Amino acid sequence: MARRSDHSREELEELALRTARKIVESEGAQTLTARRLAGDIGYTPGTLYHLFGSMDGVIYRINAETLEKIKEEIAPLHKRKPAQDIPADIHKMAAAYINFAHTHRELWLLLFNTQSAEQPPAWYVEKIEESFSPLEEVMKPLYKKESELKLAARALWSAIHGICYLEITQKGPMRKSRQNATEMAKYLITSFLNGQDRAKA
Amino acid sequence: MARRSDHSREELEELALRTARKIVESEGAQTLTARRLAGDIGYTPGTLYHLFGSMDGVIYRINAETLEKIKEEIAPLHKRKPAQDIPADIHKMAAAYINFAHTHRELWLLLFNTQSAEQPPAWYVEKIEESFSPLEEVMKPLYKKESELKLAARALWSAIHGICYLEITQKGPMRKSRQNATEMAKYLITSFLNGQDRAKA
DNA sequence: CTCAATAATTAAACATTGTTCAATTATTAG
DNA sequence: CTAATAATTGAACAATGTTTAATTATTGAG
Repeated sequence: MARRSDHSREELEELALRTARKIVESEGAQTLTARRLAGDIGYTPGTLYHLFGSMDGVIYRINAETLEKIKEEIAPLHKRKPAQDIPADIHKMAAAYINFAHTHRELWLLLFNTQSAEQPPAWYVEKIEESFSPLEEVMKPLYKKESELKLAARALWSAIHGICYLEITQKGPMRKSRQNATEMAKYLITSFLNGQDRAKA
Repeated sequence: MARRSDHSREELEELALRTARKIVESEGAQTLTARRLAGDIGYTPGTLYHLFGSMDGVIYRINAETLEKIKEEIAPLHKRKPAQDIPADIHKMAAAYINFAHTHRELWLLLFNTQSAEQPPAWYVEKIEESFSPLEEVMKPLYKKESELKLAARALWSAIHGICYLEITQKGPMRKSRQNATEMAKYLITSFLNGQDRAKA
């Protein structure tokens, strides 16, 4: 029997999540099972249920970390100085997002390509909202009305995400290299921003 | 024992697929299991494996039908006469797509929100490609180069899909009514097309 | 018509899965 | 030291997709 004094509850949770992330990264989401994860940390499935309530609970925690990582990669691409090249920043963010999806393919798939029986907990929905904020921040100077900013930022980000998703899952009509998603995003963003300017002029 | 002479192989496949579709539509993808489907058509799981090879095989067949339906709803929205209002047609198509996703929610989720162990068969990949063709058709007059047409059409369609996907799965930052996805798509398309015109001028 | 060959269908079994829970073991408090 | 408490386990459940040998139905040849 694993001794409780080996780790505090927090340490044990961290150990479990770290190990779970490793399993997903190296062997894909399918291999993340209760018995496998429990075995890898030297405990039994019951302990995971004690800590996380369910396997979906584990997955939501991993996904929250992934959302955090994505945000961390994207947020710093916007230098706060005024008079910046906003389109350039947006292009950078989109490229970074697509790049993240490719370099952390399995984690990204766990985030967007799995279905859970449980409703997402409130703190998780919050995390999702936050992950969209960097783009909104960058685009802020382009809009007078808060409502239009929100609409524009979310539409654009969803669009970039859609391009990325269909490429990675192969559920869309693009079977070639990663060049395509980045290229498509670039094209979309350029046209979109052009159109925005024009509507304002 | 179900008697083979009750249906020809084709009839039996059709019966199975029709029943499977009904199960998904009314109770969601989770309830489409081998035993359930077999029971509903008066056979046993083994027969399904005889017909479709695997449960993924069944799902690919249903999804192919769904892709067909989507195409049928979208394709006729483009009247072939010249001097048409192309942007209007694109808006109609996007709205129809999002509407389909809502009115056939479960089938649409089966198509885009499930993960299969098997690689999609060639005929299925073909179906995916085809489903994108109507938009490409409409946008054709806007581009001289075939390559740019393909890039633009796929980027735009993926974008619309992304907006739709994040709304329906609630994996993006939109928790309100269906109005949002349609509204976002409208906004995106308008800006995108504006930007395209401008780049050409 | 008979009966062997063939094809479809079934029943039962397997290996996995997530999950629950009473029993067991370790830790803490008094 | 002992009683209360908390963590951990092991075993069990129900359900899943899938395989396969045995069974049943159909067909075709003599």
